Amino acid sequence: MSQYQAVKGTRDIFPEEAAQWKYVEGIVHSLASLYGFSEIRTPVFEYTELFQRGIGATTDIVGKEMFTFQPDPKGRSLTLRPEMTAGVMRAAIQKNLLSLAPVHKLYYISELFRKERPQAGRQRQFSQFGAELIGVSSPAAVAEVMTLMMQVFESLGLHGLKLRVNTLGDTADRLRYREALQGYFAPYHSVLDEASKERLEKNPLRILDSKNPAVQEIVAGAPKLYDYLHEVAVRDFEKVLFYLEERGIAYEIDHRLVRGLDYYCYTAFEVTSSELGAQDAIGGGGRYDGLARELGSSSEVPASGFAVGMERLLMTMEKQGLFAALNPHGPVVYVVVQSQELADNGLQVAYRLRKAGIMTDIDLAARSMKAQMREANRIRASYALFIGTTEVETGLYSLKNLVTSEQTTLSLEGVMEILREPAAKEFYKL
RNA sequence: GUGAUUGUAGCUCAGUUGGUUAGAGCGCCAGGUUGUGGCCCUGGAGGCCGGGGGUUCGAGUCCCCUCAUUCACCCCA
Repeated sequence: MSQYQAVKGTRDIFPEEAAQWKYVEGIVHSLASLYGFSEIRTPVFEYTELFQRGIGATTDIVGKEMFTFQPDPKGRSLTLRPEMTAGVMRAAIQKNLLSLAPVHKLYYISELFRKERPQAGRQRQFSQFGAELIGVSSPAAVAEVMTLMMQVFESLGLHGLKLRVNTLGDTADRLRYREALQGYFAPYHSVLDEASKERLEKNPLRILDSKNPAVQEIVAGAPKLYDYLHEVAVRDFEKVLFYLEERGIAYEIDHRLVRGLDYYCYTAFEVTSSELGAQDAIGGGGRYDGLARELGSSSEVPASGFAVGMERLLMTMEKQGLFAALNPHGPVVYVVVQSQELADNGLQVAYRLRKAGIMTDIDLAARSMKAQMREANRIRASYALFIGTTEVETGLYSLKNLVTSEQTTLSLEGVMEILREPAAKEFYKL
């Protein structure tokens, strides 16, 4: 038991797992650009007000999950970003991106921080990849970000994911619905749990996805948001569904789907994985036309986007055995010295091989020859190159193929020629 | 923030109603093979039994506190 442990809710990613991350990130980068999105990187912390305004002061994220600190007694309060959208929108407004072009398509893979109690699929530092389509607001735009997200899942080989969609209408729709909801729940006030009562006042829509069975029973008879939508919102939603169907993307309409961040309007969606346990949301998003205004933009900046939890994505992939084919490859050749007197000769040879572009490794711990061979085996080197007194004297080296156990003697130039051959490199990708 | 769970070797875990020098498998190191890996055999290193206090002749084992872990609530990706 070491004295220092990783901070609660954080963890280390070691090489084997890092390879999985690199693989997934690679797919994200290539599909995002396939869809015309460019990468954006924003600061890890922002002024606290940004999140209070952007996400909503009554949300749990802002109310009790932020890592907030004061840089100095006079400084403004700062917060480690708990999500990306507010920061990306802030950057877009600050740079006045929309004056350069009417539409901007941005994506990111970033670390986020939320002060929650850790559990399966939930850490205090976690990462998301996501995309934001800024400048247009249309069913086609929402459908585009949804399609990108679903194609990432598909390309990674994920199966059994469930996409649920809903529409939240516009602000006026929600205001009318909100009143109707409060009216409906008023008689049940004494039956509701504390959390639900609080929601009813601050953010009545959230009561819809309460997990409390007693509350759900009452919710079943509640008025439907869908019935309070104006016609434009209904049309909008139907068009989004049309695009999904046209692209063969399976979905489920869930009128009780309410997202936890205040800035969503019209289409909202969420993807869940049955492999994940309690924290089963792997991704989600929607349209957020009102966010820019909330952040002080002088003009309307309609937008939509999504975010996917990287850890949850990786977890699901692991459960579905999607990393089985991912074979981290070792060096092509491992240089083995007969005795430590020849260590420097070995290092020189290794250097020359590396300069020649051949993946090479060598023991640095003055270990026995047997240990060196074991190491070569452990890291899956395909060849071992022996350096002994004979080799140093004659300049001819013994190269052993560790798979076939064949061994040949040749000059260093000859060795390089063999190791540079595609066949030698290909071996690793098996 | 609330509830439950688990802390014993680098890792995964045994450890009986409290009883003397705390074990296994894997991994690591060395030897068997004085210039050759994987398999096998032999040996070795490695433990404040999470930390503190208490009960007892005696605590890894019982009690209290504390720290950490994990899962769930909550919330969300």
